[in-house]
Amino acid sequence: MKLSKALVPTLREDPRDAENISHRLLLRGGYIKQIAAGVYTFLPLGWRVMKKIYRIITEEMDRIGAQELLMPALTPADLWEESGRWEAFGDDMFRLKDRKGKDYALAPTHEEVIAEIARKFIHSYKDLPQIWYQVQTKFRDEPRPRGGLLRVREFLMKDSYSLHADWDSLDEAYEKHREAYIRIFTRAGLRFVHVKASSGLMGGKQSEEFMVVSDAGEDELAICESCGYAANTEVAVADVPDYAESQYKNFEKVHTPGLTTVEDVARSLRVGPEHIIKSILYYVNDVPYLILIRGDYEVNEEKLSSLLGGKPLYATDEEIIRLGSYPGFIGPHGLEGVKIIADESVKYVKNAVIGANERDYHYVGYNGHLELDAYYDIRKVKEGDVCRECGGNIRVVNAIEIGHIFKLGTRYSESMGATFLDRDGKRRPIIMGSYGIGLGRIMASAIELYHDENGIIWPLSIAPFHAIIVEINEESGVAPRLYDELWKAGVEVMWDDRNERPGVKFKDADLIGIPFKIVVGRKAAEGLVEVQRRRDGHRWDLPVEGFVEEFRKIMDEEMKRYEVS
RNA sequence: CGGGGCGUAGCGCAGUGGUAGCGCGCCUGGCUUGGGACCAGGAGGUCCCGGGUUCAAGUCCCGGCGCCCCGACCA
Repeated sequence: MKLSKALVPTLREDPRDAENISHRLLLRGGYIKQIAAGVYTFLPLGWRVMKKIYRIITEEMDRIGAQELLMPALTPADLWEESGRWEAFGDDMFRLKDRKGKDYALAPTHEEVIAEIARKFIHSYKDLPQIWYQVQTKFRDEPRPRGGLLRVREFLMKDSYSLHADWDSLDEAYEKHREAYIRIFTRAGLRFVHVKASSGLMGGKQSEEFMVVSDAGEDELAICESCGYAANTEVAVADVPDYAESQYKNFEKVHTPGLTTVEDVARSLRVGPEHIIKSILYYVNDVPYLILIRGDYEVNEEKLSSLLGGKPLYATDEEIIRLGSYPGFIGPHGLEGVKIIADESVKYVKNAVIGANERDYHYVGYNGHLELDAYYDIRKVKEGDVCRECGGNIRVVNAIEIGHIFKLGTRYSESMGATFLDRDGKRRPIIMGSYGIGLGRIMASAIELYHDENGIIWPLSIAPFHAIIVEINEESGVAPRLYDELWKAGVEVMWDDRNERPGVKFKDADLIGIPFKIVVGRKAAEGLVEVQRRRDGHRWDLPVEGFVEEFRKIMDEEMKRYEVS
């Protein structure tokens, strides 16, 4: 690629709408062009990176015996109605009608299509197991796209699906995927962790996420500093580190006019949030539950949902009043007609402050919660909690989800009738797993991880080009010669043949983040060119004679950083 | 969906009711060539859209659209 003729629209200034690093550098480097909110064109450099990522993924998926296929984005509503997700996806699904008025969706994921294929072609346990995968465009009408490629509405995803006759076989495919994902992200040069996760809307038994720790991430991870325990805070568990006892030794009612938040009450009564028991009214399956949790913790609705077997709905002010309490002043003492569910954290508070179920009043010195029969883990882990595995300190960090693996089970095969005949001639639902990787997120994560004030620093394995010839000395005629020879030797090289001053060329080369600069400069007349490594600025002076061989050695050595055995 | 911000040249931005501007980029010529040079000349505008007020609207008012950020939400 000769830069003088290439579509590489680098920008000198930061684009206004780009807040985070990857978004800014992708735009400035001429990698992407926004078309609408959460919808992007991959310009030539951007598409080269995506293809590098694609290739790594297909190589590793093929290695575990997965078969690549390609399913449509355009899918009929009937399929989604069969699984119940035509309703369940709600506004997240892009919907459209054909000329006859028939409903279609642009697929946000492909379990239904897979089940449709499976029920047509899988008949016997002899046909199982199967792993099918594709790299294909997904559509999700996200309520809020953000951060450039981090959350978009149209995106390339590798999704794979495994089909099994028994659970052991599913376990095997799940393990294979975990191994493949570790290899993929390692080869892409990412620093990542894999953590226990929640399966959310997908349903299912077990799931793990692959995460890149980054301030730009939207997910939260609880990580133990000592033993490496790591989990999404949606499912993370940890112990409460401290015991709290307030100065109010006697149980009495106090006037707290207008103080409806933990912070206000704490300040006014001169206690810490840990001395307050928050009471939150939820309805689950139309049954009211009063949730008790220590004031310095938050309720984890995912945990609550699995404990109570339904989606918890926050009570309205009217519902609270109907129970004889008052919003902002609800509490466990004297409240009738609700089931009390206490988080473990309330065990660690004595002489607590609680709502008095009466406008503008709280109780202090409450200890009734210590006599409950049971306590549950329904809180969100927070920084400073105690690791259950090893007693170490828990940290909470942001992270970008780049991959997710699920043991789905039979949810889709049952609802859609994807069955097989087992050895005994009995008809049984196919057991499924599903596994995803977001290619654009790998690209963005790499930039979030690897950049400096001058621009991107691509891992060699996913860089759009291996090297760029920075041609400063044109008379020597060295650049065109090296350009040809390098391509013949399998080096993907750009050639900055523009009539620009050296500073411009260096700045652009750094901005777009090419791993090696090959500088044809003042020493070219003496038969020397300089190689600069972007990652650390290391330099080599190499003779033009035999340059290609020497450079290949340097490059091959660099590529070893991204190999897995 | 709630809150906030922004829409003016390719990009970044200024603009006080009265002739539409600056920097960068772009084009031409000169000069320069190891980290975003310099000089001279030039091109480039639906001031997001619609309506209103006014002698006069980029500017004031009303309505809409788009984009970004925070939150809610989210395989």
